[in-house]
Amino acid sequence: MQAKTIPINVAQLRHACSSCSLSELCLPAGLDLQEIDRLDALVNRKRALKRGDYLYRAGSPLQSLYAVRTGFLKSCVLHDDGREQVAGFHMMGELLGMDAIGSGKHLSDAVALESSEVCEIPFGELENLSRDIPNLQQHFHRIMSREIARDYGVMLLLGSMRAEERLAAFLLNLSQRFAARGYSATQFILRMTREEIGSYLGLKLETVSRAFSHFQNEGIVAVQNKTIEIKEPERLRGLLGQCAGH
Amino acid sequence: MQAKTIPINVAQLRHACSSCSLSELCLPAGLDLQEIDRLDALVNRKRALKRGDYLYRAGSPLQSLYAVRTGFLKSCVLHDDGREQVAGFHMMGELLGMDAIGSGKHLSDAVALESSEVCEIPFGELENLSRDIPNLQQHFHRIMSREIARDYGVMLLLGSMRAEERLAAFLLNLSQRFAARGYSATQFILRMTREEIGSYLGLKLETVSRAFSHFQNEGIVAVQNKTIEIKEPERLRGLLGQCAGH
DNA sequence: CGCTATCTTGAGTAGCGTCAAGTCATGTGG
DNA sequence: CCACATGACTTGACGCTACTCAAGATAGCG
Repeated sequence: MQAKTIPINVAQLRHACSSCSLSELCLPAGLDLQEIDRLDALVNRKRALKRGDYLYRAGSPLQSLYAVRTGFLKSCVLHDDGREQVAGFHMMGELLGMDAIGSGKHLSDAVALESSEVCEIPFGELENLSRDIPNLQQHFHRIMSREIARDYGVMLLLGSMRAEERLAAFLLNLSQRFAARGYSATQFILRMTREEIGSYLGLKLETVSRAFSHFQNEGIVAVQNKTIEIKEPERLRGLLGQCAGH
Repeated sequence: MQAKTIPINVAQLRHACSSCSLSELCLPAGLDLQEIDRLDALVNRKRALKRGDYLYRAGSPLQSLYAVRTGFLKSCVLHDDGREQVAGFHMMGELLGMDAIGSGKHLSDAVALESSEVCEIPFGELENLSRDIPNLQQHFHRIMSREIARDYGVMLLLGSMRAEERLAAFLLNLSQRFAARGYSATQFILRMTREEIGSYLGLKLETVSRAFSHFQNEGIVAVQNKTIEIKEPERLRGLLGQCAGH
């Protein structure tokens, strides 16, 4: 952290991957110092986003992938008719934009849910570099594959879970991801609205709200607006895989 | 079904990618002849599967990716509690197993829905070769990305469509994939049961059956068991994005 | 301090799931 | 070739979950 009160400057936002606390979770995982330096050279700028800013929009051409440094984003898929669905929420260390590689155009919108900072990684150069650095290549493949695996989990959720089960799975997933980043697994702030949660879970916002209230009444979770405290993780976990008649 | 009664012989099943009619859709797309030969050398055997055979199971270690040569397969994700959900149906030219790269273990079962033939591509060697052949690397990335994009589409379907809309989207998707392979876009045979369709679409088999009957009564589709004829593709397309209150 | 977006809660309803009965297709053994 | 068994599909009646519509509470923001 730079001391002093120098006005915010893009150059200031420049941090090397090598000094980034997320390198374990992010693209550089498993690289040696020299390799990280070469990756660093690619990451040509860090973009700062305010709440509501678009990182990219559906239809725009793929230039770069983005790694979340700080903050929280959502990606939304759009129907022809205007309906939209949240396809994922993204927190620090996660990579965005991989859905665009196949067609060369983004298929989703990516929107900041709070002030966020992302590292921009030009995709073509990443491909080139990954040919030189097998560890990078392998890790990139693992990241893409994990996105596929995550999607399979969401399909399972949307296809076979009850409303409260979906919300329980959602909270446990967030909890786990916060814990992996060194934050509390039991207390956190939701950066998205009930409607966005509902969209992600295939539910209406009223249903999400009712499920929260129910968890609260049961003493499983303390909900105060966007602040969540998981009181009884075990009972929350117990909700998974029990409803939904077989 | 093999003619005569010659015992099945792996060598017999060997076909070069270069002579394969699927090379446009499959991994070799965009490679020159010399590059295809090098890819060919990787594909160490073609596996023949009967209906019901597992290509791989959830939990088994990733050895290879598989390209469907002929036939039809499904992949299923399994819940802890035994519930299972069909995550996708796979036809010729499509690549299976990419969900396993992240963890090194398959997260889904892959099962043949009819007699099928797949090409086995050892994943480690594919990674090595793709470092040497930029076209192969890029195409592999595109294939993985398209799987992510497909999954986003399924999420949209499961999260925001009504029952009949889901089935319409499903039929149109199949139609398009058959057409891309030179088959009829309007007449085809479903290789999966109503229950498997329902599992994929997040519906019960009765609901699928009722939706088929409704389409039939409307004259949109002629259904006879597993044989489907799309009579009025336009009306089927018209079903998308109109129900489901906003 | 008031405006607006967000959230909660209630009442009524529709759509899909559940249960159940019956039909049809496929395959097997006598 | 037929009788039978089995699995797959269709259809109906009923119930429950989550959606819809609506009113009111709360929080965030200028």
